Amino acid sequence: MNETSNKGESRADPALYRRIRADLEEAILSGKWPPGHRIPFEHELMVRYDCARMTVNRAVSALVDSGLVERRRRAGTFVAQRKVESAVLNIPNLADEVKARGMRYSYRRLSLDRRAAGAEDVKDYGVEERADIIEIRSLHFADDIPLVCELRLIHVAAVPAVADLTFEEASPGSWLLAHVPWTEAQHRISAVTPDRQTTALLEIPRNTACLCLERRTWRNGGPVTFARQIFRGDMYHFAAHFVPSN
Amino acid sequence: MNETSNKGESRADPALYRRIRADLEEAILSGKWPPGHRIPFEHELMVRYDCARMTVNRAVSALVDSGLVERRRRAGTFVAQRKVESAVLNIPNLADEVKARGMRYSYRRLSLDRRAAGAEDVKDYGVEERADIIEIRSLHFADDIPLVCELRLIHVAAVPAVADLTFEEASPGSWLLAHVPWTEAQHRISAVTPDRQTTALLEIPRNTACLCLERRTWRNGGPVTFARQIFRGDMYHFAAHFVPSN
DNA sequence: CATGAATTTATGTATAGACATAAACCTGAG
DNA sequence: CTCAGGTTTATGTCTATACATAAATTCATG
Repeated sequence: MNETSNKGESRADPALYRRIRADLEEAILSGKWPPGHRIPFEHELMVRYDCARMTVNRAVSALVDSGLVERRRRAGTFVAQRKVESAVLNIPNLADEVKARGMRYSYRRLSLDRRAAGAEDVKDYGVEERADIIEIRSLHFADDIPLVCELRLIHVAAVPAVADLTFEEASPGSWLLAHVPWTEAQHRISAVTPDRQTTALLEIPRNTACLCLERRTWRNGGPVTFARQIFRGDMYHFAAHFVPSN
Repeated sequence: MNETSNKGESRADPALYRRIRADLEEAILSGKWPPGHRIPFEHELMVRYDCARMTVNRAVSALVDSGLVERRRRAGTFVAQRKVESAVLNIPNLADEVKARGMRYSYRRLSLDRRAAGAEDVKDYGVEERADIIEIRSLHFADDIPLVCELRLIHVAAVPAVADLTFEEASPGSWLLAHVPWTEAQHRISAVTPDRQTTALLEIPRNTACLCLERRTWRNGGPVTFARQIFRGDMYHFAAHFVPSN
């Protein structure tokens, strides 16, 4: 009756539940089954694929987890409405990013300060009042062209080891990535016209629009670090790729 | 031996496999089990939760799907290494976004053109040479303040129904979202200084840095639409949230 | 005819058992 | 010591069965 039948075959190469899932996914993403459409009952899929309900259920449950379908008891399973579009954005590890483009990466620390967080830090960067913090300003280069100007705050309490580091060779970002896991992160991307000092550092004309990436990370509820990176406007963009569901 | 035991209880309120999954997730995200750590064997979890292997397997399989752990036969299940930081970015559905902030959303179509794609369209927007396209320019408002200036190209071949629409009431974005599923999308976020015409439409000073979101979508390999949205710089940013895995 | 109770049905969860398979481990021949 | 080949083990998949539960439908009753 249909080409997807598994009847009589010894056993499919890929796991059957994967094939069922893929078939359903295909029908949905191709538009054959639009949002709101009721997909076949588990009972019907059992017959079509000649397998047990648990196998069908596993396939459909995976689609539920990925947000492609919704199920209502006694009513059936329905293709989910498209939600707000979601995309996966890769927040760059600068050194890798630059090298991947065949350029030479380098880094220069401008300053390092250890102090207690003041009211301004709380307001501007969301750190905690009076927290013991280290502030690092630095530049990242691609082929010796300044690409990113970075301000970094690190909570010493969250990462005691930073107290002994000068960050003259390794950037705070790469050191933290290798040494401090985070469990939560928030990113904010905006467009800014950098101040005079920043335009000078990046060697760009004043009034050049630049991307600004602010990142806060937490570990087990406690703040770890704040970073503000200003990307040289004419050399950078962020790219995001599709997410079919959710 | 531990507080998570399910022994002797009539039946847990939330599904047991969800609780197992949540427990494992907690241990991983809290840092208790760092990347590379071997989590308990299914056999051990069966004992701990006093359940069948299928139940444990279902929980762990879900973690595999989400990328939090990796499994190796005969060796066990291991917490996955953190990859390059990935974040989930919500590409806004403008109307919803504006309403969610308690503002009134409105929309105005500026122009609509149907023509064959020229060399310039190919270069600037990546559409196909000589393709039959519709070009729409429009503005989106929040409380009557112009928020976004949009340029939209639609391949008529991919969406024949657009030939009959004027887009005077509904924006191309919302109409497409409701009527045309896409299977692939690419987003590009950059910072721009808009041209004179755009600054006039958005009622902002010249030299204001603005976010520019360019989006291309495909359906089964064929291009569907291109959009370039310029966001009023002082009123908008993109926010992205953490992804523990991937 | 309205309304609440009983019934039906599709999904939700769990189980014990079975066999497959990749990879780690062990062992014996050379 | 090395390497081929056998063994063990943890995961990978599937099944048949069971009972729970939410919600749509039907039905009885005032």
